[in-house]
Amino acid sequence: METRYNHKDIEEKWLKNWNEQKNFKPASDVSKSSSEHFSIVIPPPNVTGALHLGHALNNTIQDILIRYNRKLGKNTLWIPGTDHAGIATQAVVEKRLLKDEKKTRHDLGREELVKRIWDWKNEYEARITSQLKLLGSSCDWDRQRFTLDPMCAKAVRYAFFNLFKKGLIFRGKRLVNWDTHLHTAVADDEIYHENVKGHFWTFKYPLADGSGYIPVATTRPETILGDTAVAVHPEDERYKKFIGKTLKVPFVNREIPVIADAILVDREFGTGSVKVTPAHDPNDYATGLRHKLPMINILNEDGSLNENAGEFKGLKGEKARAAVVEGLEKESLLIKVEDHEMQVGKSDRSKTIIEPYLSDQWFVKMDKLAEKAMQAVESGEVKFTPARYAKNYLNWLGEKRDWCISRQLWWGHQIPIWYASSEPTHFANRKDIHYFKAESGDWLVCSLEEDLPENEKLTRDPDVLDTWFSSALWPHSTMGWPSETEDLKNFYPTSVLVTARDIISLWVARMVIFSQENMGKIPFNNVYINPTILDGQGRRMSKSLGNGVDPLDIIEKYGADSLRFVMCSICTENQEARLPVKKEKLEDGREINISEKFEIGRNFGNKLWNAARFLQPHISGESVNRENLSSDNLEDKWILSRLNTVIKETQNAIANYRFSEYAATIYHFVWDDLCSRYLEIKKGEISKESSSLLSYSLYTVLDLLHPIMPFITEELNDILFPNSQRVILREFPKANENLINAEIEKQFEDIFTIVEAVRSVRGRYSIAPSQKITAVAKTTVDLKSSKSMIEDLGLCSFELGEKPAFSASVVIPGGEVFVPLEGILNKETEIARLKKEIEKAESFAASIEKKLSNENFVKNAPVAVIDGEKQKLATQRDIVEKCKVALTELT
RNA sequence: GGACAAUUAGCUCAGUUGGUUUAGAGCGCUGCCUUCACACGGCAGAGGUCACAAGUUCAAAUCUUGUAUUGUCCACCA
Repeated sequence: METRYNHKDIEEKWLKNWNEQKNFKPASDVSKSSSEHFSIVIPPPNVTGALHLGHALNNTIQDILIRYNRKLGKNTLWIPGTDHAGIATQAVVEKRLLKDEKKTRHDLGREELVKRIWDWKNEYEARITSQLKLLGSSCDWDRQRFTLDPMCAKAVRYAFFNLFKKGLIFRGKRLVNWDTHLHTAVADDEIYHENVKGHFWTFKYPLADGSGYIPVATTRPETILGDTAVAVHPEDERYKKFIGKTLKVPFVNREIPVIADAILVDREFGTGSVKVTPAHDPNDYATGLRHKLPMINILNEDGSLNENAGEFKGLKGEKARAAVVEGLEKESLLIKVEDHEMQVGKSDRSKTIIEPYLSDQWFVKMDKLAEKAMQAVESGEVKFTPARYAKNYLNWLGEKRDWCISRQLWWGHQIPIWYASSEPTHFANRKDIHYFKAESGDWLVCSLEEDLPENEKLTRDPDVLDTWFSSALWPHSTMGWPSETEDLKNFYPTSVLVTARDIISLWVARMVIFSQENMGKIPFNNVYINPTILDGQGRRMSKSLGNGVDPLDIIEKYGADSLRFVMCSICTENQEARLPVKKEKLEDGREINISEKFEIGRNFGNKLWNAARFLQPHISGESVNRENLSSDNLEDKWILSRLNTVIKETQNAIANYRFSEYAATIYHFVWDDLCSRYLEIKKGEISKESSSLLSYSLYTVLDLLHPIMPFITEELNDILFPNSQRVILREFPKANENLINAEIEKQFEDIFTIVEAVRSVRGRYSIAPSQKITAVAKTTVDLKSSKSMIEDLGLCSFELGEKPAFSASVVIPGGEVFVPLEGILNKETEIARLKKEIEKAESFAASIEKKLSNENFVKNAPVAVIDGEKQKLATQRDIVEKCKVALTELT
């Protein structure tokens, strides 16, 4: 074995091996197994780009759960896949098209553009898959899905058809967030808000009879052209008299009423009067509905003003605004202009300003569906970890907003709806076709499977569905729904969903809804929300900030196991994980981002590697003895107690999704207990018995650690225990409670304090390890067979006895340790140290005395606590006493 | 504006139901050691009034309230 663990070849070797042995496939595929199932569907990464560190974290956690449950003997399935990510993917491809070829999608046409996006998808899906594999993800790659593949497409058609038939999908004119650049509606959550410095224009709204005006203020003067009312507060003395009167809209000369509306109008704000543009503002839209106002659309799809804008037709954005302001000025209607800071919504995808826009869209009616999905969480059927995220889910669903599912895009599932101008009676007897007459007079025809032929009577809706529509079906569409498949029988519902908190509403909630609707069951019992990874300054990692860390760089530099170990370690309740990012120049000239955090994982792997390397010659060829583990040696009983405690703690941690605790428990056991203590004790003379316990401990550690660090554990197992079953499949250790013994652990710790006392003297005087020293202890602790252990670890010759002359002393519980240092002992050093020790112990003792002299404490506190305090006090007094004696001897 | 969180050593973070912790780990720092598994290592050590204020309690890093700062999600003002 090499002195350092070299991950590169080893990772490749085991990926190949596991794959060849079909270890990632569920047991039921390989043999007839009827054991309990454990299944996960991957949150499908978007094919927009390669995976980042957040994905690495998300998938590490999933793989840990999968590998752990596989080792528990469950019939385990992890379904991988990717998401077409509608707008996002089309946007990146269109952007590249414009950059490379100076073409827009209209130059290419729908068919050609979609073909280009498929090419992009194929490239990135391959990259994503390769990244997941290199991470060690034990997915069943034969079941890989894509949200646009035929299996998922069928599920989408069935889901849509069913909802349509039930009347839960409807088409309507709604105010949507319109992306004027991409010419599509976007969801509320695809918008971000930016503070911009704008203006607040106050102008005169003239009465139709010419008898005066109402002053109205606005940040968007161009929308005057679409006004259909002006609202005032019903109890506003200034404007009460105008209610019911008629105003004339400047430029277009339309007559509109003055209405009273206490919801829209805040008397204190601005002029206390509000112009109402129902077609271009959400609040105004609501007002329009309340007052049955006409809704006049003044925009074209590209955001330019349309024919309803009269003389301003064709103008767009800032130009339109400037022209309208100029017009107001010309007609002497402008009163004043103020600076005004406001927020504008921008599209995530195109980064352009979103216009509220009235258009025909498809919606899912949410009220009843949301209600049921809320119940699933309220009843505890679906459990969130950490629990507080349930609130997030419930709040959002509680709004029960109808979900706009149509997108004016080309990349996605085209809506299976055809418009007919007259009743399509020839479909009347078809079970797979459902139609009805819409408010608009059109007949809406939905076809379950077949794409209907288009002609002059029948045209297909060109829109596609919101990406989240197909994502919402993911847990059952990937298993073959609506067909009654074996997978659905064997693996549905899934066991846990591991995802990020920012898509709880977008995705998690909708999966629950659609699963309840389609399957009549919840999609998963548990939702684990994994932390968000931030850089050292607490910012999200992103391309534009240049602070993103590529998981492949980390895998190359530190190894997949190191990456995984650190990912596991940062999964705490905190839910935010900062990784200080550092630039590094590689030999080939590439500059990459890394984080020194990953050294922890690499160093840990190396530590384990070397422990195994040391042990290897002693145990080669022997099989592990897992029976007859009893021993009379204190240290042997101790390591068995520790090992079994760790098994218990590990299982506990995983069961409660406490991943950082899981990693820390094993790290501490391997490094401190196994290597620094047990191995150091045993290394002097490795007998048959001790090597068997050592190898047993290591063997068990490989199992415990395998879910986090699969590669190195499998490799070490192959080296040390070539005749055993591979770690990936063999049974996870079970704790033997009989071997857990707190008394033994305490005894061992007591003896170890003697070792540490000797070492601290050595440290205090900087005595090189090569220089032999003697240690003498006066103690009540039973030392029995531990003399040689103290001598080995303390690098001293050790005996019991009274204090020799010229010795440094250390007080330990129940005694004192002396190290004679004639010629080396420095009085000042000793005196200073003793004084410090006394001071510390005295102040501690004082605080305990204070506590114990408090009547209420003695009266109310449990006996055990009081006894504990008394014990502590006695210890501190003992320290003071002994140190004082030592001090007098020195002075 | 609403909701949810965070604030503990120079840095990144643990600390599960208040009492075995006048607070732990890793990195960094100081001293000693290339000792026959590991310098990606060993041993010893320095370093914190647990953001601030009030309260509850015999007892608070831990519970309550308030303040400050930071972050996330949701909703948004003509």
